[in-house]
This record gives sequence, C-alpha cells and structure tokens, in this order.
Amino acid sequence: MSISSRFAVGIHILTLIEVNKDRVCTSEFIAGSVNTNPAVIRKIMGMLKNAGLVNVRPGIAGAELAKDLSEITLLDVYKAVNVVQENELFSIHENPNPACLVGRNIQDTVSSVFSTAQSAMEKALETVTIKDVVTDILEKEKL
Amino acid sequence: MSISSRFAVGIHILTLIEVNKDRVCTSEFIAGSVNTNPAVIRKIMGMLKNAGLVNVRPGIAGAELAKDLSEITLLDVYKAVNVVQENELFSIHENPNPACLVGRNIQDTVSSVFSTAQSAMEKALETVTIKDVVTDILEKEKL
DNA sequence: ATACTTGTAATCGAATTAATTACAAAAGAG
DNA sequence: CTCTTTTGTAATTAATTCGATTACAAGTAT
Repeated sequence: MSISSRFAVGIHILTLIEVNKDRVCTSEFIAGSVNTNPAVIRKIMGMLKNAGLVNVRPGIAGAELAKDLSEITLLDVYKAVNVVQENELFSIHENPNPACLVGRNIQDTVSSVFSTAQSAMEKALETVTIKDVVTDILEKEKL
Repeated sequence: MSISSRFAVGIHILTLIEVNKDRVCTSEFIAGSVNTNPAVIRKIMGMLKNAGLVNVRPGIAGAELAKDLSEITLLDVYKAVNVVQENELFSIHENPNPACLVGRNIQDTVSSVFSTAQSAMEKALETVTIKDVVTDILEKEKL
C-alpha cells in the first residue's frame, strides 16, 4: 500500500502559495492547480495550519506561508498531514504465539528494525525544504 | 497507511524455519506460531519460494531455507512479499493542471525526492539479515 | 486406497482513501 | 444591515486493499 497522496498534495499547496505569492490563493484556486475538490484542499490546509506551516483564516480569502521557505522541510509537511503514524510505517503481525520462542520475541526484534528503516526514510525527507522544491521547479521551467 | 504485515510475517516464517530447523515446518505449524490461518502462510510462502528464499514442494510437508541465513536480507524478504512497488511507497497526485507552472512540474520534482526517501528506507532493510534477526531473538531469550 | 500437505481461487467484512455535497460561521463590500 | 464570498467541517459515497476463511484440486507417502 502507498502512503496517502495528502503528502504530495501538501507539498503542492505550499509550493503553489510561494510561487503564486503575489496573488490570493483561495482553496478553489489551489484545487484548480492540484486538480481536485476545494474541500480536499481545505482539509489538508487545515492540517498544515495546525502544524504552523500556513496562515489561513475563516472568511478571509487566501493562504500564506507561516514560516520561511527554507525552514519548512518535507518532513514537516509529512508529519503535518499525518500520513504515517510514529513507528507505524510497517505493520507488525498481532498476537504471535507466546508459547513459541520465535513468536514471543519476534515483535520486539522486528519493531526495532522497522523503526530504524522508517527513520532513515524520514531523515531523507528532512534534508529537503520547500525552497528546494520551488527552486527545482523554476529551474525545470527555464529549460 | 501502513505497509502490509505480509512483510513482518515473511520475516517470522524464515526465522521460524531456521530456529526450528530440526523439525518439520508445515504451514499449519507456522500458522500456529504466527497466529493466523495456514492458507495465509502458504500464500506468503509461495512468494518467498518464487523469490528463491525458501524450498517447499507440493504434497511434501515442511519448508527449508534456500539460501544461507546470512545471505537473506530483510530487503530480499520485503521485495519477495511485494508490499511496496518500485517507486510507489508514496502516492503522487494524478493529473495536476498543466496550465499551471507548479502543476506541470511538481510531479517530476516530488517523485525524485520520494524515490530518494524510499531508497534510504530500503537500504536500511538491506543491512539486516535473517541471521541477525535469529541472533537477536536467541539473545533476548537468554536474558 | 487413505491420509496429509501444498497450491490456489473465491469470498467476506473491515478499514481507508479521495471525491463530493452540504451547510454553518466568519469577513468584507455596498 | 444585507449580500456575497470564503473557510471550516461533517456526512456520504464508491473504490481499493487487507487479512481471514473456506474449499478443493493436485502431489506425496504409507
């Protein structure tokens, strides 16, 4: 199974707010760029807001970044949109047999490895910022 | 969303075959340790077999490792049980608006980052072998 | 022939996803 | 104050995936 596209959409939203910073970014406008329903955008935007990445206010059109571009990592976005719970990237099989040597110990052992692997992935996300994404997109457009 | 527990179960199966190598490991016996249905075990075992990690034959009770313990990495198991497709750990949002600067470029940019993050996770899995898992479990039991 | 096992397909309920509709509440314009 | 626009949020829907279960054909040994 794949990690929810909320993450990709969250990145899209933040990137668009920056690139389009001279104009007002309503949920409808953003939905037009992402190609989805405005309510989906508002829901994800609410998560970004709770995480302190974005400023939006009821009744007032438009969203703005709440932090500097270069201080928002993709890990921040990933955590904000809640696509993977802490230490739950991998599922552990529940209730193995405690009467079996392997059954009663495998969960601890495997959890530890899974945790390490998940951390490696998250560290990779931490090295990239929204600024990097914006720069990369503008770069692509030049060619 | 979490990665299917098939992965954790696959690790459990291989570990159990090793730890229990002096006895015959039928799908029913393994299911008893994992605490699931034998058909589930047979399905996963079929995947491990296709990947060349295990020897099983129709009608003949018991499974054996097809490789040395120390030569089976968790990445091998992960790939065998098909829990995550190549470059599909993260979902990309489909059909962003090509008329938008961000919409027409975001997929490439984001895919590249996602691929890097997925690789980091898989590399971590590659550093651990079934032998490590077995050793860790036996170690735990000593205490 | 009988008993046991593997291989595999079909089915089921549960959980999750993204999309959609609907509407209350907030803000601003006239 | 009234009307319009927008955000915030809940409810519903169809599609997808998962693990469990049942069932049975086919292979092997006694």
